[in-house]
Amino acid sequence: MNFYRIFHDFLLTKLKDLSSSKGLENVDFSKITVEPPKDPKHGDFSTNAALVLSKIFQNNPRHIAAEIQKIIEIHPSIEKVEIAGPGFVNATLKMSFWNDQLHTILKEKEHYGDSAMGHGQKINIEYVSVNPTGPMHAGHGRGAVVGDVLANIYKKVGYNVTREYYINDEGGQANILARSTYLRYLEALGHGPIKIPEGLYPGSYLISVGQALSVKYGDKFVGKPESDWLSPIKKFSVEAMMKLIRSDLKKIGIYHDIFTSERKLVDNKKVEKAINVLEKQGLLYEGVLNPPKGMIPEDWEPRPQLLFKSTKFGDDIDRSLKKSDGSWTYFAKDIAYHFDKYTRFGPNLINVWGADHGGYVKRLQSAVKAVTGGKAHVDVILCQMVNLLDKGKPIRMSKRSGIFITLEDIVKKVGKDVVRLIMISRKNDASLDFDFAKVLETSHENPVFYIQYAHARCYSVGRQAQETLKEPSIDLSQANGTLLIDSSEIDLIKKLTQWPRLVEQSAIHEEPHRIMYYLYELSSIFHSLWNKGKENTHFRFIQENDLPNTYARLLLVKATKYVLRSGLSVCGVAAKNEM
RNA sequence: GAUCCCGUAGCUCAGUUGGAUAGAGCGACUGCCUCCUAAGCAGUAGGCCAGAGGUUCGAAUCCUCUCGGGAUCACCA
Repeated sequence: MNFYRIFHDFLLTKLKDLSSSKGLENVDFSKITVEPPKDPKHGDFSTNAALVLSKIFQNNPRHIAAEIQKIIEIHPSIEKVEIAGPGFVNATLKMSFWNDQLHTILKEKEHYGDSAMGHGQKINIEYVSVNPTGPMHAGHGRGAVVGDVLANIYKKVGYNVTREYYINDEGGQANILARSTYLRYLEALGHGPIKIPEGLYPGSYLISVGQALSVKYGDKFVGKPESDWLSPIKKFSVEAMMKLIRSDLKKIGIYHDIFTSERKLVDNKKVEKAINVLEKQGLLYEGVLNPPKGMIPEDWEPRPQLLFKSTKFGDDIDRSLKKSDGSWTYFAKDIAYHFDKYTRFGPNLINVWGADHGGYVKRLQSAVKAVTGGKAHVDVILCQMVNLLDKGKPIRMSKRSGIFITLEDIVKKVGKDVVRLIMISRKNDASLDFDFAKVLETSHENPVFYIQYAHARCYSVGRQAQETLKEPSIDLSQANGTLLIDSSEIDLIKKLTQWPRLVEQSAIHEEPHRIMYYLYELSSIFHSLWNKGKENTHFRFIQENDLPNTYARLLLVKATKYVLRSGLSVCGVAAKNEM
């Protein structure tokens, strides 16, 4: 449990009692926080209660702070309480409290940091959703990992998470795929050599699909009009591509709960259903859009079309729902898809997209607002580009030159763990450099190595202790953590106990990168402590002639190991016992 | 022309939904292995938080504008 909540709840209970005893009801305590102070020297937690209440009561904050100080001092875990600055109340906790926390970690193991914050609410996270037209590349990989880690985080803080993939198997791109595969099919039957024209997919990964088609259908479709073969070949090709993508995903440890087909959505008339909901609200009309200022597309032609009044819900212009050929636009189908997700999962929807879809966010959010009567909100997490580098030099990729690095190539080269951790090593809205040379370095410049090394060292201490103490399994349940009095040990304890709060914050802000930074910092504190034992034997974890201290330190090391494991498992990265 | 994102040490980046003296790593310089993995650690130096206004007890953080970099811009997905 996030320990700040213990004191937050305690403070609020006391404040409510106090205010009702003075005949004050409905006082707004919602702005009161109990948080770590920015500078740890100021104490273990800090509350702004006096500053918040001084506004409400029009009273001197220092005066109120003195009252708060009295309240907090009552709590048995409190060492001391001080008033600072404009009216912050800072508290320091007793060593016995930290000892209890260490034993909590020991009991909860990798589950330390689990939380009930989500109250089992349903939440749907849609990520990857790559067009089934080819293998995944680095950028897709980033969205995939960010979505997956985010899902892990939500699960850890008590949400009922569904991981979903939306298959774009009905639309122009799927048709292009089918036409491309058709040519490979002809090629497989000896009608070659085939030149893939501009606009179709030239990738060699379609050759085997063409061969499979030739085996399945023989020459049935040779020389036949497109209307004969488009549908079956499209279905076959999409399935083949999805198999390819699933295999890519498997290689980085990603498994979705649900794959939703766009085609089925259309076949089941869900688009009409969703559009009707908008129609009934009078949000549709026939109109002509103006071309964007400053850049008029070459083939622009003003045409009357079915439009949705998305401007009413915050969008910049109204949006088209039907193409010139009368079929639904991607947007129309997407409205149906999100309406469908809402009916299946309720209001908590998250999409993880590439930043190149940024211009699409407003229209989707306005549509979701409209079609669910304002009940649902879709959070869109945009991931910026991934720049592939080698020793600092960009790797130029172009389909024409044939240099095209797939996600599979990357995983083959550096491994799943490296891919996963590096992909969350930046905020999603900043672009990310992925340098093959750097991510394989075995130095503290490489967070993957550095964090796993810390875990390996924890494991190594445990192994060493068993040998030295000649105890095959060491029972730490009676270990006395209050013996850990050195500042470097205490720093580590305090970092460990930050973990539950950090997971919650990562969920609230939807920022997986915080997990990685935390693990890096935790590792750094541990490495530092380790090295202290190198410089001064007094600080070594195992002291043969001082068992109580040894047990206390083993408790600390084991707790560190569990928190590292807990964090790495959220990231989907293996915790190594040896490097 | 419009929308969205970014701008923090020489370089790459953190900065806890507005808090106290802005932090890491790299690079540079100085140290630490007879000792649980030196694949590590300790220390020194380095800042007008792009700029200008505003909001308030208080701003790197929120608002407006300007400058610089990126992405996107009817019917594609």
